[in-house]
Amino acid sequence: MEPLLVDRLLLIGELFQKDMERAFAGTDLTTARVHLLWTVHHNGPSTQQTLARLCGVSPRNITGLVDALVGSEHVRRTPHPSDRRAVLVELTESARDLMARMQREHAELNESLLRAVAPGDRAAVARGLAAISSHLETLVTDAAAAEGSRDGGAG
Amino acid sequence: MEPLLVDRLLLIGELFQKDMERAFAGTDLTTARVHLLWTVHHNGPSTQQTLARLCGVSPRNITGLVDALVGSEHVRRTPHPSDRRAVLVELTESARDLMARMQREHAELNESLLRAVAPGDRAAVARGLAAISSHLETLVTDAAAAEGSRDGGAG
DNA sequence: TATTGTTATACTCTATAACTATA
DNA sequence: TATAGTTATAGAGTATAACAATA
Repeated sequence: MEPLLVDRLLLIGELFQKDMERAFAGTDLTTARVHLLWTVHHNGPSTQQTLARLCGVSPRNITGLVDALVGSEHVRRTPHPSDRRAVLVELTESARDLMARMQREHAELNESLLRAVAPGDRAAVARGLAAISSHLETLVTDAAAAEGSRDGGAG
Repeated sequence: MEPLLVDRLLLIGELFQKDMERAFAGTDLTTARVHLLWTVHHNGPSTQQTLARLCGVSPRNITGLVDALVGSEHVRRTPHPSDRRAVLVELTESARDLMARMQREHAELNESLLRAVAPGDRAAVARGLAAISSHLETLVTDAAAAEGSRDGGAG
């Protein structure tokens, strides 16, 4: 029997995760730390509060991740120019190189996956995944809102 | 600009993950524990060694997960009929109900995602995802093998 | 009074290594 | 000698709450 669509997608997610872990095994980097680096790479020097929002984790957690990345010389904390409470987290030169390389490999992976799909199916796959992710986003948002209203009051 | 295919897939993976966490927030269950329950649900009563292999984690880790699931009355440890060193981990009645419900919801989610895709695109999406997951599996396996040979010797 | 980041504390997932009981 | 599971130990990710410095 054909696997369900949803099982294919779950498997693909696991494979991405596994590949990421393998790629950084034996280094100071972990999935969470790379996620933070990637976020700084795409948003430029940011305060830890901003990074907490962008990464979807607590500010306290960002402190720990940044501590580790300072230790491994992937980021620096620099003073915020106008707010003495805050710091800006920025990539070091070597981390900038690393992120540039990662972005290149990311694009290559995309090409490689695209080539694996039959040419005649590519447009449909792109449309289908767009529809699926947008539908999923709605489902997750609605479920969260339903829980919120149950917690908050007028259920 | 259109997001890359690979970014769509990563987003979908994150949404699944987030939905899972939300669904079990406020209960004793976590992603790792549900994964174990799901594995027992699909493989029947199993030894911890078997579960370690199926879940891809260390036997020690299974001990901890099973401890927690015994505490929350989702599983029982029962003696292995022929090997006194081993135990069989089996679901309690309530966990069986829970897994049956999860399986139903899983199928419903699949239907719902399928309905989100234009009817004319569905076959192409199914083919495309099959191709992508199989291609990814090859990539991950090859990368792991390359690392293995680097570690092991005749690179 | 609100915000930024940190210290304090705690829980979960994960791993390896040493050990016990059994095979 | 090998295998199943546990104890011991450790590190990483995560969270909340209390606190300092600053806004």
